[in-house]
Amino acid sequence: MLHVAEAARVSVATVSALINGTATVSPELSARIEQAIRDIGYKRNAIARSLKMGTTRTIGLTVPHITNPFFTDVVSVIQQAFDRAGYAVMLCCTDEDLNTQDDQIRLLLDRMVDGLIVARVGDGAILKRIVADANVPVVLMDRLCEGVDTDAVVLDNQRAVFDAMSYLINLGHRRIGYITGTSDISPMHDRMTGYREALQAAGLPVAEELVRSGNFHEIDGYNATMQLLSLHDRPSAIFSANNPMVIGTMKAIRDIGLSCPEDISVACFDDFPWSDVFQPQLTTVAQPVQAIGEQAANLLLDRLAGNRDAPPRMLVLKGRLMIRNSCRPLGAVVHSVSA
Amino acid sequence: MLHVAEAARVSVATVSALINGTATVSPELSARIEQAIRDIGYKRNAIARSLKMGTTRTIGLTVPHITNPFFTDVVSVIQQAFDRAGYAVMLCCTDEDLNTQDDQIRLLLDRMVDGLIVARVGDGAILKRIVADANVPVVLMDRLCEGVDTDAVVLDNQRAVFDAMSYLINLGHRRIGYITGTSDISPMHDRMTGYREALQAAGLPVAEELVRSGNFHEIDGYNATMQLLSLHDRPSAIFSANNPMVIGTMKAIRDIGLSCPEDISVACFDDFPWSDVFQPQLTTVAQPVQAIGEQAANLLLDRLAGNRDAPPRMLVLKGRLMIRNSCRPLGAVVHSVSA
DNA sequence: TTGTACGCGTTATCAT
DNA sequence: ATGATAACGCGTACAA
Repeated sequence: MLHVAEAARVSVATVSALINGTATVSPELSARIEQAIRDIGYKRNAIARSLKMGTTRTIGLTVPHITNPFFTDVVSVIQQAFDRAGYAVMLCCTDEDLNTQDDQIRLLLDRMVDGLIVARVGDGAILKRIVADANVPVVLMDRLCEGVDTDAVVLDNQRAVFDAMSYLINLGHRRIGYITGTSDISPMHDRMTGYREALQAAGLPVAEELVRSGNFHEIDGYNATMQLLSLHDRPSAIFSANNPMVIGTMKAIRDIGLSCPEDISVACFDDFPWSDVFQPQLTTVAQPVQAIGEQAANLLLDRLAGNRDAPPRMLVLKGRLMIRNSCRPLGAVVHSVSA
Repeated sequence: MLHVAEAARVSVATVSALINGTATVSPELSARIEQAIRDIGYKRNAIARSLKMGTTRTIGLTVPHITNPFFTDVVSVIQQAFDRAGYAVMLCCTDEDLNTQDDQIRLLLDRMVDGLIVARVGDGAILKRIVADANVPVVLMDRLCEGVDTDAVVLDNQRAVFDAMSYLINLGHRRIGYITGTSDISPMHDRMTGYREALQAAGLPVAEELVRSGNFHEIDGYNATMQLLSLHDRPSAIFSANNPMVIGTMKAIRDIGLSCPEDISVACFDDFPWSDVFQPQLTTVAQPVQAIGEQAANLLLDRLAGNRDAPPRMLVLKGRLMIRNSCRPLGAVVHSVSA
């Protein structure tokens, strides 16, 4: 900018005034300055500007896994929203690891991000302290965090699973396997509650042997399903509370020589982009990914726009049961090995 | 830092020296400083550091669509690699739009990213100028850019499609529909060449009516497939050169009342994470996403580590034909409506 | 309308 | 070993 000022024979203040429109500059000088800007190929240095202004127009976004289609979609929506608003977004994947998450949030804070959207991982204690120390607005997404009292957008997980389970129960299923995540994050907790309540509401027992947990990955779903299918009195249906794990469930069913939905019904949380093109078409609980992403972005953009003192807002969205053909009425089940 | 220096009754230079280990400071002062750091809760400001050092330890990454599973996976791998190296990554999605891409790259450059990985979009002219002006290392990924002579990692697209087409031809297919992307980016061009050459090598004609183009989205694949299936002498197989578009292909086949592979064979570029769990299991050309991401990251990290003068390096990786059950020998095709 | 001077938080240079 | 100070590039009072 100094070079520009010199080339245009004006002061840097005038150049700045012109660029930011913060004061009116005479046409002659404007022309000279703009010419100089072109000649030099001047580009404003956003880093210097950030240091001076105390704002980076950058936000941080952390999710457990970007390859989980749910997060892929939400990240995409959030990215677009902030792109429109002139913000850059720094993306971090915590891989469900607590230390990684802490490091990444610190990294983002050091870089003076103006705000944070986080789908947290693990215990919230450190996140809580970090958030309290740093003076940036934080929006929690997908997963709440006890003690962190801030904006959040989540799903009514309990209700969503309750509905899905009720659907299975109405189909006649009485022994329904349930695969959950190991870590006690709020969605897993709430979904499990939905599972229990649906069974109880139907007067069915909650058999602990039917509940398995895994670490969110495909292989964990595979192992959990193998255990369920090895049970003496194996379940007639399986509900997976996590999207990647249901792939493992399907593979286990295939490897053990069964087929879905003929031998076993399957439903899961989170929709697939192409759920209705391939067979079986999985019955899923679809989250409103578009709305979740947009609301999270709006919540943060609102704080960024200056609305700092409003009390924390929590948005609870509803899931939608997408009934397809991966679940069969129990009475009509035909074993493929039958003669 | 000034506060820390005051609280510890030393100069800022000493604080800096201690933090960065750039000079030895006496145990007494070290203790005082560390105590002050804890008391104040001091965190180093990465922005100020960047301004001074001229490096942000941040890279920019732009892809057309993060929801395309290919890019999802590659982004994930790249993100992990830079995370390990202590870099943050700013993610941008261009949505196949040229202006968006230019804006985003400028945004990233303004923010002084240390390097750029870009899966480019559209004409390379502006990208070329931007890259030339800015003095940051750039790695091209997936898509080359004429006139931009820089590091790159791409697939041998021509060969990959040639192999896939040869497979279909060996199966007895003679009329093979081909769905490509509209924009003339290098992969689309090379894949089309592979299509043509495979037909020619087999002594088959290249019927222009069998080649349709779309704008990379599902709906475009749907429309293109509808057109292909409306042909008087409709193709017995369809190859989609893009992953999202093949979903449209499958939906069109379903909507028109046909089924795959019984009535029509389908193959496509890019593998799905769960290709082998659902039916039909699509035969695909799988890209080595892990290697692509890692190599792109390594190329850039190498430049970042100081190796600026080495001549541009281009890595060409090989695709792998994943033969599943979505393609049938032509002679054995049985129409599902037959009695 | 335009210019001067200062500060944002760091790091590096050079005295001491 | 430690401290004073300049500089990174920008925005902005304040003065002219």
